[in-house]
Amino acid sequence: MVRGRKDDSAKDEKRAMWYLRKIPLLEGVDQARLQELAAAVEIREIPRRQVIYLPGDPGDRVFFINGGRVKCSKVTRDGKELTLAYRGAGQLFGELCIMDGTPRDEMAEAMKNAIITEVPRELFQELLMSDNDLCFSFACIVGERRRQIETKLEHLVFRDVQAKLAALLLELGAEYGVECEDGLQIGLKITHQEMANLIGSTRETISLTLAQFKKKSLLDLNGRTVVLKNQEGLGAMT
Amino acid sequence: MVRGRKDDSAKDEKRAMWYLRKIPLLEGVDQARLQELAAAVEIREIPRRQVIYLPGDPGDRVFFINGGRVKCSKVTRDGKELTLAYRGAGQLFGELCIMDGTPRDEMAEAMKNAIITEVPRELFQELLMSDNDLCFSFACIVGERRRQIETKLEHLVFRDVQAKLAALLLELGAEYGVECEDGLQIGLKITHQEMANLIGSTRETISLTLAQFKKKSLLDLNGRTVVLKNQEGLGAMT
DNA sequence: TCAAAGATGTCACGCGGCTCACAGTATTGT
DNA sequence: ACAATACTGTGAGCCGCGTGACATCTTTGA
Repeated sequence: MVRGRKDDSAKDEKRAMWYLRKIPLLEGVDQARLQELAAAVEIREIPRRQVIYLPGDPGDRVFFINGGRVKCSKVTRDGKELTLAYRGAGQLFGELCIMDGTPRDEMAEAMKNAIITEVPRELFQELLMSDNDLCFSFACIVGERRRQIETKLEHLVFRDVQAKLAALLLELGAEYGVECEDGLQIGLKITHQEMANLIGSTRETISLTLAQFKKKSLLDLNGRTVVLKNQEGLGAMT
Repeated sequence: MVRGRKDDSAKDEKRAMWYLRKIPLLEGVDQARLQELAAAVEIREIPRRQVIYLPGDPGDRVFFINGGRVKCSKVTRDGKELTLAYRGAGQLFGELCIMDGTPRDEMAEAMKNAIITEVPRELFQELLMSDNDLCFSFACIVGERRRQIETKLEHLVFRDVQAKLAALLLELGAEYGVECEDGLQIGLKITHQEMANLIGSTRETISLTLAQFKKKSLLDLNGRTVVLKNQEGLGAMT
């Protein structure tokens, strides 16, 4: 038994090391420190749709994504959802607990099967305090995300649904788009409901607005995938 | 002439030192480094209502507030405004330029006569890179503000005007409130338009909603100041 | 393979709150 | 002290979009 556990943890540590090395943020970190980290982290595989944490859960760790995609969103009691961001491989999430370890105030959920590395908050904090470059990079990530949220806030308040959806489609195109003969195809399985959550609207309105866009030849709806045909036109609505 | 300028800059440096020492964030910073900073900063007095920077302005410095109050907000071409936050004495603003020095995407404006210390971006960045504790504190401030923005975003999307205004009043009460016989008086000169900008609504709707609150005895409007009479009641609307 | 669950299309209805408009009141600067 | 400027109160009208309600159509998993 003891042998077994030792072997496992040694193996896990090696695997953890492998994963941590692939996180851009941790690139410059000292090998010895990374080793320490690897010994303390937990690796988890999260199936699609599974919740990773909910509002109120303890903010006692930060997460790195080794594979898959994670959605961070605000949720209300009655099931309404506002998506803050998607996070992909190499990125981190749940990082705001670093400041004080207060409970989560958002939800994190796997969008597809995901592999994540959980780092205890205190350990990550120590790491930040011991590596000035890392700490600065961390601050930059937090700041960059804040800027994105501020932009989102502006859009939500000032723009109508058409403008918000057009902007979203262009964003998704830039992030997940693949060129094809008719234009830029959004290579991301995304439902109307998800789009609605991203721009603070409703499923029905998204259906309608997408149909309007199609009528104006701004895009095509081949079954369940969106192809942007006229990005200038969409940009003009923004 | 030269004597004059020398004297001035020596005096300014001393004044800058005096001001910088009063900034909580800089408390733990090494004296020598602070001295360096003091030599390079610029102190400015900004009259009420004057704009400090606009979207598109270079993001080449960060600002510390030594006195007065500064409003940071998103603005549109046609004059609509969404206030992100008020910043007071001892706080910093314009700090997101640290990451990359890209142009501002918000407006900063003095709400009352203000004294601010301007620190060149590069210098502040060097300071952060040379002081790990400071860098961590800085990250925490950026993160804390991000959390506030995320909460604001949630409110803007999910809540109606009544709920948002009630929440705002409680917030203002907590921040600027002074106890008086009838309840908690908001000790901050604020117009209906400003409230509207804070919660993404309009002046007219604020007038109306405040009147409704008054009718329900949730608050009193003594001329131009708001007194919260029933904070539980207001909290219940949130 | 087939039922159950999930996603989309569409439409009628209603309402919260924004717009516009104007009158009255308070502040401010000189 | 008194214009000039800024702020508040109120109401009518309108409209974007959320709500609710179904009828397909697609995907999924046992």
